[in-house]
Amino acid sequence: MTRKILVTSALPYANGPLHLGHMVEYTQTDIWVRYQRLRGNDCIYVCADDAHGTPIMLRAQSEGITPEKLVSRMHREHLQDFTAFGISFDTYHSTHSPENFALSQEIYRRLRNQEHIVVREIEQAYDPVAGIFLPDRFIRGTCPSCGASDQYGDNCEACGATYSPTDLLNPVSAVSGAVPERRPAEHYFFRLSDFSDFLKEWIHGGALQPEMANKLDEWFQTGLSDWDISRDAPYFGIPVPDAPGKYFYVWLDALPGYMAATRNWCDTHNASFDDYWGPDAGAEVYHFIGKDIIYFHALFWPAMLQGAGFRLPTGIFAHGFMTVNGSKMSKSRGTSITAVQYLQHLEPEFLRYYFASKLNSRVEDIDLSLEDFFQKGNGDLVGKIVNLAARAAGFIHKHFAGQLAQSLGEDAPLYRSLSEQRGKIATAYESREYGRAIREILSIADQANAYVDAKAPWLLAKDAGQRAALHQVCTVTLNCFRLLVTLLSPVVPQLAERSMAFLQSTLDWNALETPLLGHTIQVYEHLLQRMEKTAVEALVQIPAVSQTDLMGETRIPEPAAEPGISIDEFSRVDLRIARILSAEAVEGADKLLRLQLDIGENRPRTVFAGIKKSYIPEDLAGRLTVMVANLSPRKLRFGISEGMVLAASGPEGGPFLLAPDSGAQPGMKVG
RNA sequence: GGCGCUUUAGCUCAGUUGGUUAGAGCAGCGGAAUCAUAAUCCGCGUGUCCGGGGUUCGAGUCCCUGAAGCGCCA
Repeated sequence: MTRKILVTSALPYANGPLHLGHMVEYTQTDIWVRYQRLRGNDCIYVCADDAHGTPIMLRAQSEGITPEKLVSRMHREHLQDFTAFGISFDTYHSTHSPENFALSQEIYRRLRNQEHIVVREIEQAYDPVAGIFLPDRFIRGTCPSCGASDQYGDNCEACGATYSPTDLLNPVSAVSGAVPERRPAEHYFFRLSDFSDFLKEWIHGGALQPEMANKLDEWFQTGLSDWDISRDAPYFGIPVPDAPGKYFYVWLDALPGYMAATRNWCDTHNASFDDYWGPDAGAEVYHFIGKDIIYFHALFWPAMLQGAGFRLPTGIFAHGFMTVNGSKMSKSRGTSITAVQYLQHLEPEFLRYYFASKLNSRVEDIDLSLEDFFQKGNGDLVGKIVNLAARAAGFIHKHFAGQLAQSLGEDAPLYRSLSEQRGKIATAYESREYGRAIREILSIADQANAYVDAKAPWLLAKDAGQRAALHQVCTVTLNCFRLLVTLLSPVVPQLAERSMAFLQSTLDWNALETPLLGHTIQVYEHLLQRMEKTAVEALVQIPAVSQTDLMGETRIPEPAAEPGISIDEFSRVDLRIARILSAEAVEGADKLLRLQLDIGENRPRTVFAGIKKSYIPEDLAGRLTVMVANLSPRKLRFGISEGMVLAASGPEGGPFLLAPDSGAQPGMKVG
């Protein structure tokens, strides 16, 4: 009946410190893993640093060290953070490891032998000075939309626009400052479409949350494209076999990183790798991931495994993102809190408990509300649960030499009814409904506290004739505490350890069946100190000297807080009279028309407009209207939209296109 | 623009397959108690369940349609 289970969390990129957003996932996973172990299942938890790619290569260069040195330092730092937070990996490995070289190349060879790999020539931005091909984010320039300088090649952090690097004004390589050029290069592609039918069925086969399966359906509407899996030297990665100068794109080897970590564990623990990953493996395999990387895990990964003849994951569990006080994490607001910063101020138990209280099995974002966090940690954990031990322990030592009573007397049924509630708590943990588990546990704590109040042991203590009653009440109370801490041990492992030392007991789910009786416990010392308000406030203090941004880290645009706009701001919107040259329906879109607009330029603009329900495409040709001409181009599923036409709409209907009075000519400025 | 998720009390959130007067914690107000880390217990809830339609004897829950927020688009 013992289950054999392999669990993974997503591999953190070896390019920067862990922050609290990362910790949501590792906490969620770790709670599940610890719960499985508590129930006696054979559960291993493996993870690794994701160590390859251009950002790491360049960062190492800028630090004047080898990439190997950089990733080994990051590995050490990450592991330190994980350990401090009580993340109980059985192995924390690296994708830059012999196991992963072997496995990634083996998977590739098998896919190639099955003819799932093709080679094609593509054009890519190239830095002629540094001598490397450039990912979009390593091209900097002036935003074509708002004119902000020094923006990334794929999006502008000043105005939030997205575009392609070729639209950037005055583009330069972030690496050398050179003007990037387009160069052709041969790339290797994985033919994902070979697996369309298989994947279509698999994503609805129960391994995914229903909402994720629904979301993935959209990928099949336009058909799966081939996946570009190679990069050209110089690149810090794993060489593509039989292809000199070619390396695997970082994601290609990150996914096998799960297997490489497993292999590392198996090799050091005398276990069979095939029991976990072989085509007929008996173990269950679960991946915990963020919702943003579902595509890699639910499409590419199963296709790779299927094509290469390995087993498929039993389950893929996606979670949402973390916000702080209702907003995205932000460096300038001080809410981008690293794991290290948190640990400088507070114990990990509080954060683990808080995350648990808010996590469920669905793909929802969770908010770190600092006020709520403060209240739950101090109120629930310390005030209601730990305090139970403190309420009873004093009497046990003062009057009974630290020994519990021999029986729970007439309160035995109470203990039994409370301990029997662990069944539904088990169900909640198993199904990742941690918030529900916490609520149930808290309700036991409430009942236990109400019991103490009703029995008033402090009154019994004043009457020497009530010693037996006092002994019994305190014994029941401490057994409730043992029950609560055991139920909570997957969430707060350090508190659980300290509590067991205090009780001189062990963490054991089945032992809850029988209460601790006639048993000697340690003198009570505080098991968990209340949080100071100032420590919580210190979490979001903006550091006086902000850290240098890490290259690979996503920057977060700051929203403008101004309630109104100035005339200058308005005049930045370039409104033009446009003649609609043609309009046509867009396949696959209910509301969109593709318009070709003449605004006096040498070539027409393509604009997608959501006006299909009000207009017949043929009637629009020749009409004049108004468009926003300097809106940054936006990449849609159907093509690039190079502007926006103005139309009115409201509850009464619409949209209604704006049209100029007669006399206006295409290209005239509006404003 | 498409798709996914979210929207319930001042705040953070529960509300299982549609079924009585929609709940909890915190905050707030009143009281009790003093074992405990100012922790605990009891009492106090008039909410356009985001809006608009619809299905139904009955809708927070199902359907349609909007809005806002977040995210993804290889």
